[in-house]
Amino acid sequence: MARALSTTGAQDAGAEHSAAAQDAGGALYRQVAADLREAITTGAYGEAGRLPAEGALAERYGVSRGTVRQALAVLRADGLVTSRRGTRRVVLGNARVQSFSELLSFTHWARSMGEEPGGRLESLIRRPADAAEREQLRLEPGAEVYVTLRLRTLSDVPVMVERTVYPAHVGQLVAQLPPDVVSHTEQLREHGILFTDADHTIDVVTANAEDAKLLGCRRGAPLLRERRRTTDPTGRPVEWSQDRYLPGTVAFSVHNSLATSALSRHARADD
Amino acid sequence: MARALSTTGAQDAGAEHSAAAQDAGGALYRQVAADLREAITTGAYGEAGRLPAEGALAERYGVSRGTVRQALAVLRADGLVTSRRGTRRVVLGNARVQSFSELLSFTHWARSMGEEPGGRLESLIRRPADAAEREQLRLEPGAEVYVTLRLRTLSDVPVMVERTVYPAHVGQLVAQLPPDVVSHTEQLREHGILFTDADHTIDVVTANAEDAKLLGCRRGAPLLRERRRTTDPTGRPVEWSQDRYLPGTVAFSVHNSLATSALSRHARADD
DNA sequence: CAGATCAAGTTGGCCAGCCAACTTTGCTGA
DNA sequence: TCAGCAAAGTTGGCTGGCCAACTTGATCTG
Repeated sequence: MARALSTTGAQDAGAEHSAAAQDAGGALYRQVAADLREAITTGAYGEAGRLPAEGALAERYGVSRGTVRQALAVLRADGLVTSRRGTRRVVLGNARVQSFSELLSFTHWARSMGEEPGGRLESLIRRPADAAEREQLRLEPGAEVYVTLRLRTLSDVPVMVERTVYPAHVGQLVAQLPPDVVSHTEQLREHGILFTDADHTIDVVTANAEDAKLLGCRRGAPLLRERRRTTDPTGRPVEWSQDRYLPGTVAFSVHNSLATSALSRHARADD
Repeated sequence: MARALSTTGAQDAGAEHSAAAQDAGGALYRQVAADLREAITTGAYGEAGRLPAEGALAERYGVSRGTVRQALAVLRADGLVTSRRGTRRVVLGNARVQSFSELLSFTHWARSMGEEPGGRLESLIRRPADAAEREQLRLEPGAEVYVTLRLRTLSDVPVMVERTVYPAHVGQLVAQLPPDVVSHTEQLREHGILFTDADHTIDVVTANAEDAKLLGCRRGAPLLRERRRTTDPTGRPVEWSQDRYLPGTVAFSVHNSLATSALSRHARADD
């Protein structure tokens, strides 16, 4: 992000925070968003400080007001700033949140915390999909799926049991991976399988015999469960996964607002 | 949403679904979004069907392409459709999701499911805020808070224990409410306290003696915990709440994508 | 027949401008 | 002194236009 200006007075706080955000994305609005995010998280505008006006930012970055608004929409969606008519935007929090890849990939998440992720493939089988799996992965009757069971560790400590169902075209690739490969997600990306959208459901379940054995907990012990269905850019489901975490190892965090939201609370009818 | 047109061929699927979406919001793009959402959730475009082109929608609704794009951005954020350059948008799922108010207000959520929400105020005290509370609610040292403890029920069955901390200016209002009022949120809105942004963290905890007594479970039994900090339009915190649900009564659901996301997974350092 | 090429269709991105709605501030006048 | 009002500042919303990047399907070519 190239831009240089006066830097006089509190108004101009975020004037030189282009360090970490040089090539945050090809699109201008992403670069602006990254630069502003950097400024906000480093506290350049203060705890509940006010951002410069859209027009001022447009001039500073040498872009149109529309582009600035696009950038600010990103920050608003992430819960970094408020936004209401008539007054400047206000800094809400200094959250981090890279988020999408962190949520999708255990490996990516672990590394972003500086932990050492591990994974041991317990089993991988191929079999016809049952009704629920066909529903989730949008498969034809008789279609086959690949089912993996993996124990995930942080610094060699068991943390999570992962049961994933892949449709055939993805499962074929997974089956060819070495059993000790840490990140399936990254390997699949290399082979052209992209993850772009995911639906998550979070609740509590009790450990079954298999969970207990792998995680080293009692049978019946509570586990935090995350179920996830992931789709590629074309909208085709590529993964249906159920992760069970030992309590105390993770928490899920989400921001929502009247402006943008995609979170909801369900009754537990389904299973 | 007023618009009437040809209705010939599959292309024109969503041509007459203006029923539930007439006055979805003053803004045009919200009306368009509501109309399209209605069409999608009723299956007018099929399971993985393709939406009409932006230009076609613009003509159909009599608005500019920019407005249509704004509407589609809403649907994309909700995970209803994909969106990539070069090809029509594809229907992802037929999820419901009104979401924000449902997540914020137990009462609103319960009613949207057709259940009868109840609430019993167990205690309400006023005391100086501790360090954590000052941090969360951004209060000055020495500031006072109001703390409520409520047992929440669905059709008279205990479901959740809610512990909420309010800053003084909100707590004063809460303290004046009758102890049997069901929805604090709605009452506060009447008094001009608006909830617009919220940060949620979801994990598992074990029931303490108080939880066990109120919910009728064993001490040490697992509970699904949601912690929530809510702010008003100006960015001022108005509520910090900790809800503990009996397992099997709720699940939290979230959509995220490379395009828009606000969800992340944390290590459990804090408490 | 398979592969490469091309053209049309579609979304992403950016710009410039305009007005409405709302907030804040400062001034005016009782 | 205080209430009311006016003006300036700011974001929300919408339009119209332009080009680039990408996808898809048809066509051409070896």
